[in-house]
Amino acid sequence: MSDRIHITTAIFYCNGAPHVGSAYEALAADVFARAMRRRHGADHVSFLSGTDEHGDKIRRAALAEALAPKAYTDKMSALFRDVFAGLNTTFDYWVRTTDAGHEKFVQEMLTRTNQRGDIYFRDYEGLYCVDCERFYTEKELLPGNVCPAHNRPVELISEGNYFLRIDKYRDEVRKKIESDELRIRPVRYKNEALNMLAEPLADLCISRPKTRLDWGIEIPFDNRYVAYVWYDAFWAYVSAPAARLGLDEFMAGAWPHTEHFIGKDILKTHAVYWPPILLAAGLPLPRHLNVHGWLNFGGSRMSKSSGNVRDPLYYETVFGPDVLRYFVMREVVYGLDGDFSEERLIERYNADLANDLGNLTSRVLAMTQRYLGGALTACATAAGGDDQDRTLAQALHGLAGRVSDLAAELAFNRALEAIWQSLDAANKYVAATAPFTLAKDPAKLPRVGAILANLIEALRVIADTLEPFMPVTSGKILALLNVDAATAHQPFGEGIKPGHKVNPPVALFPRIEKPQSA
RNA sequence: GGCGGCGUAGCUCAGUUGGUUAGAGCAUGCGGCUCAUAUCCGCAGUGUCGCAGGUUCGACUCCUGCCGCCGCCA
Repeated sequence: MSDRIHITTAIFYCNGAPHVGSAYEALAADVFARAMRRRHGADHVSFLSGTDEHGDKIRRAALAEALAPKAYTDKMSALFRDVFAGLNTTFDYWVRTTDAGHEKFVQEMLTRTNQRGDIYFRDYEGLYCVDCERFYTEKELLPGNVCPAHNRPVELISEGNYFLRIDKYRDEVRKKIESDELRIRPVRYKNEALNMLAEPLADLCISRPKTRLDWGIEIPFDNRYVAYVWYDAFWAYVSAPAARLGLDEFMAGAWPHTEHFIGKDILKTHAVYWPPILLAAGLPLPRHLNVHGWLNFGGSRMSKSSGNVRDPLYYETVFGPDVLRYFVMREVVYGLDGDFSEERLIERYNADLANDLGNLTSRVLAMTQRYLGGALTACATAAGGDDQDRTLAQALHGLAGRVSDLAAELAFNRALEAIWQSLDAANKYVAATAPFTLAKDPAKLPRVGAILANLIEALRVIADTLEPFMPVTSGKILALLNVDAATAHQPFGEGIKPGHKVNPPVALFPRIEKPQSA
C-alpha cells in the first residue's frame, strides 16, 4: 500500500478574521504534517488548507464593508494565509474556492454526479434561515418559527432546487465508519457520527437559485442556479491536487489516505454529507476524520462578542515564535476542549521553555565554551560509560520513535511530555556528574569532555525531535550546535564527533517576570 | 425524552484486563549545588478517588440508584 498521505485543515469560511481557534487547528495539522514528513519522507506528504469564499454570509460581510464579494475575499483569504504563514505552517496547497480551477472542478463533479444519476430536481417549500443558509423543519425551530442558532425568525420559501440522494449511501457510510475503514478519532466522535447515521436522512439540497443568491459556482446544467456553499467547499480538499496530478492518479494514490483535521462543530457535515457526495461522484472516501474540540478562553467560549479574541500573531510577536504552538500542543488533549489563557501560557513558558529547554541549552553551551574552548574533545558514551551515562543514554534512546508514534496517534501533549522527560534526564545528569566541579581538577578534563559530549548529543537529539512542535526553536538550537541536517537526524551517540565546534549560548526564552500588580 | 461522556492532591490532569503504602506536572515549604536565563537537583507533603448502596477475599477501577457539569441526537 502506498504510504502517501494527504493532510487537510478545514477550509476556513473567511467572513471574519482568523482567531486563536483557527490557529489551533492549523497548528495541530501542521505538527502532524511535519511529523509525517519525518516519518514517511517529505515527498509522500501533501498538506492542504484554504478559504471557503462563497455563500450569503460572505456576500453580506462584503456588503458591510462596501466591497464586491471577490474584493472582500481577496483581502480575507490573504489575511488567513499570512497569519498561518506567520505561524510557520507548511501548506503545500492554499486553495480558494473562488479560484478558477476550483470552480471548474466543482462543475466537473456536478456534471459527473448528475450523469451518474444521483441528482434530481424538485420543488421545495420550507422554512429557511438566511444566517444558517439552510432549511429547517418546524420541530427543529423554537416557538414562533425562530432559528435556534441565530434566534431570529426563519422565512417560508418556496422554490425548485437540485437535490443529491444521500440516504441511498447511508448504510454504506455507516458500515465504513463502523469498521474504521473511515476512521473517526477520538472514538467518542465515531459514536456520535454513527448515531447521526442511525435514522433515515433527508436528501441534501445542493443548489441555490440565483434570484436569491448569485455569489457561488454556477450549476453547469442549469444556469439559473449556483451550488450550495458546503457542496462547493468540500471539493477544495480535492480540486488542487487533482489539477496538479490528475484526478485519477490522486484518487488512486494519496486521497484514500487523507487525514482531515476538523472541529467538532463540523463533524456532521464531514461524517454524514461528505462521504455520500464522494460516493455519488464514484470516488473513494478519505481515511481519517481527526476531530478536535474547542479552545476556550479563561473558561468561556472564545468569541468575537465576548471580546477575548486576539490575533494569533500577537503571541508570535510578544512571546516569540513557537510559543503559541508549544502551548496549545502541550496543554490541549487533541479531541477534547482545551483552555487557553495568557496566564497559563506564561506559566508554561517559564517552567518549560525558559527553565527547562532554554536553560539546559544555555548551561551546556556555556560549559563547553568555558572548559573545552567550544570544541568537543570526546565521543558521546552511548554504548559504554558509567551508570550515569547509561541512564542518560537510555532516556534518549528511541526518543524520536516514541515521539513519532505519539504524534501519529494525535497525542501531541504526550509526545511533548516524552521530550521533556529527556530534558529532565539531561538536567539530572548534569547534577549527578557535576562537570563544573570536575573541571577544577585538570586531570579530570577528559571526563568533563565526555560528559559534555553526552549533553551536546542529548541536546541535538532533543532539538531534532522537537522540530514538528517547535520548528524555529529546533533550528536555532541545531544552529547553536553547528550541525547540518544529516547529522541532526542521527541516533543518540552517532552524531557529533570530537573536534566539532559549537557556538556560545544565547537566551532562547528569556524568563518572563510576572507583572507586579499593585 | 434517547444515546454518550465527565466528576481523583490548591490548580491541570494520568490511572492499563479490579490486587500490596492512589501517581505526574505546576504552585507551596525545607535542604543542596553554582555550569546556567535567581536557573538546576533532592526531600516533604496534603487527597473519605462526586454521593449512597451492591458484587468480591479485595474496587478509583465492575453493577444499581442519586446529585452536579457537558456533548450529540430528537
